[in-house]
Amino acid sequence: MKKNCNFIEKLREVGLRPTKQRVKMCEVLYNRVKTFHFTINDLVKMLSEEMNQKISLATVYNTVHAFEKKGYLKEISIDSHRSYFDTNTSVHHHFFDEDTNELIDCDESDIDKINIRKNIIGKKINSVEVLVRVASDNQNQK
Amino acid sequence: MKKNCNFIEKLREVGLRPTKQRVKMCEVLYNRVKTFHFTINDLVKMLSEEMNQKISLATVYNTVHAFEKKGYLKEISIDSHRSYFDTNTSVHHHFFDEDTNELIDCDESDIDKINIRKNIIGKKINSVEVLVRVASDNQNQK
DNA sequence: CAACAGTTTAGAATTATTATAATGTAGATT
DNA sequence: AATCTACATTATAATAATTCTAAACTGTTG
Repeated sequence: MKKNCNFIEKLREVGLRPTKQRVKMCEVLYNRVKTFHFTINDLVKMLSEEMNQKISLATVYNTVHAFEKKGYLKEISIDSHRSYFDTNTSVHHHFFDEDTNELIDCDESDIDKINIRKNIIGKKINSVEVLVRVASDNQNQK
Repeated sequence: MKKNCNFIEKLREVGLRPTKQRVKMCEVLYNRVKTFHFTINDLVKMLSEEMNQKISLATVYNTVHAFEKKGYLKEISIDSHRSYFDTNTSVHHHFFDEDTNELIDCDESDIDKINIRKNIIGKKINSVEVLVRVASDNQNQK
């Protein structure tokens, strides 16, 4: 359970100071078996539950953005009201359950390789990501 | 140029009253050869330039959302800061140019059919959309 | 362990969006 | 065409989300 040394090193590696807030956030986000998705709101709740002292909202924003910039987190935007962060930072696809607002990772095998025929001159492709929106079968449409 | 009658009818068809603001918005959005993408901000600017009288911000929001709900517009969310509306409401794919913040529609032929292998029990697929992020070839990465 | 640079913090400021309540207007009714 | 009614528009206020600020604090370096 004391993998904090790893986090301290990891943070150093990307040039972020291992302050106690950042280490705590690493624990909350990465000390788990599976990667997962969260909103800023979710994270604030999780942190304030797990910590004895309170953490400032500004710090959560700053730290999440620092993590994102350094490639520790990836933003997945569903619509203007729903923006998630993903601890799985690889390029990968998602299902979005419109009933439960749940974002679900796809494995490599879930979606065949996407073949892009179009080529925009002078531009290179940075990423190709698919969002599959699903909803309950009975209560038709959204 | 006087296709307004069409707009009035179209609005009536989906149960929206053809008020002058709505008709004006239809003109600005749909009186063009190609479909296009815009933010609320873009639209407010376009409208205030094209109209003699000013239009309330609240009206723009209400009307855009009314159009979206009725299937006249489609929202495309790039990240938490960039949300576009698309006058092309069919399910289709996009390129996003990270240099210019420009959203570009894909034709059917640009991307091969996506094959989804995963099946979520009790859920049906509502849409499958691909976002291809591109950026300048020389100035590497973002 | 002193000094510095980067970090956290609370609260203020900013921005984007939505709600409110008064006024206006489209479309139906006469 | 005058009137009526329900829905729209408007300016403004309210709310929500995010960022800024400046002071206090804390890792890190030497």
